[in-house]
Amino acid sequence: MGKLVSKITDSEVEVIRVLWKAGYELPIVDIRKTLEQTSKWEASTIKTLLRRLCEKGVVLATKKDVFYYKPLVTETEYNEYTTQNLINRLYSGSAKRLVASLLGSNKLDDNDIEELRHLFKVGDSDERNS
Amino acid sequence: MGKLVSKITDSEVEVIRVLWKAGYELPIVDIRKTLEQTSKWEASTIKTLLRRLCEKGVVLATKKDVFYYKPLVTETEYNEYTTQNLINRLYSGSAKRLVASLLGSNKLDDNDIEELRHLFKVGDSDERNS
DNA sequence: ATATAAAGGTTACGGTTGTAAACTATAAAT
DNA sequence: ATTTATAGTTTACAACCGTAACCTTTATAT
Repeated sequence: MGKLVSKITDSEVEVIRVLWKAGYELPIVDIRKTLEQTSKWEASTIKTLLRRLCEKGVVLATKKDVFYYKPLVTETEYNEYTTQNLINRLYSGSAKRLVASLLGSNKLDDNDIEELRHLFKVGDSDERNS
Repeated sequence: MGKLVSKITDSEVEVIRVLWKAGYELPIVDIRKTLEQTSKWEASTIKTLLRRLCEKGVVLATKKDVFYYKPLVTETEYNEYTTQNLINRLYSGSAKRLVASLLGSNKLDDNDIEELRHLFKVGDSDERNS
């Protein structure tokens, strides 16, 4: 994946997101139906975006009577890649700094913090010493 | 700020970053000297990027013998805005989810977690009860 | 005085992105 | 049979981005 993921544009993400949500490959008609509830795109626009996603190697079109489209990158992969990218660009590659910044700007309220504290314990190999 | 911040492109950020680091307004010669150590841009490229930053309203050029360039958006504002943007797009607007995801993908090691735990206590109005 | 360099302004140019029309082939509906 | 709708393919086109040249004016060095 690597570089490729980063090149998915905003419009393209909206399209591949439909595929991610579905969880299985979809024909264009389903993609259209889903998108027409959240966007005002013409059918041709959706077709263009799907084509570009395929060209970028992040979606695969398989012909069976009609084409079925399947993502080759998972939503998690995309999210983690994009997030890491932000961390590198804005926080010198340090996820810790990002979290510290979220605290500093009050993006995490007391409830969030309480819940995260628990999460911090769960994954911590050192938990029995605390 | 708002929308404007989001429109700063990658190349433009490299330029405004010089201004942020300096902490005071700079003439183009200083910007050039700084950038020529980290980029291979021609002087004209830097001029174009500065012009676009001014057009976007995030940098102000003040004439005094020669132009001095000053950022109208702070680095922190830019970082927070960009981060919030990512949180909205990928984590349904929940900073907590972002942090949880960082934990899940092991972007935070034991040391990070230990330090963050302390930070979590400091800002917590509930600290005396723990 | 003259060449050199830099500042400021204008223009350029290929690539990407957002958005879509146009055309062709085919299937479905009347 | 003819209209209608959809899939698939090709082409378009303006805005934006990365990168830069070119031109004019002015200051500096020789």
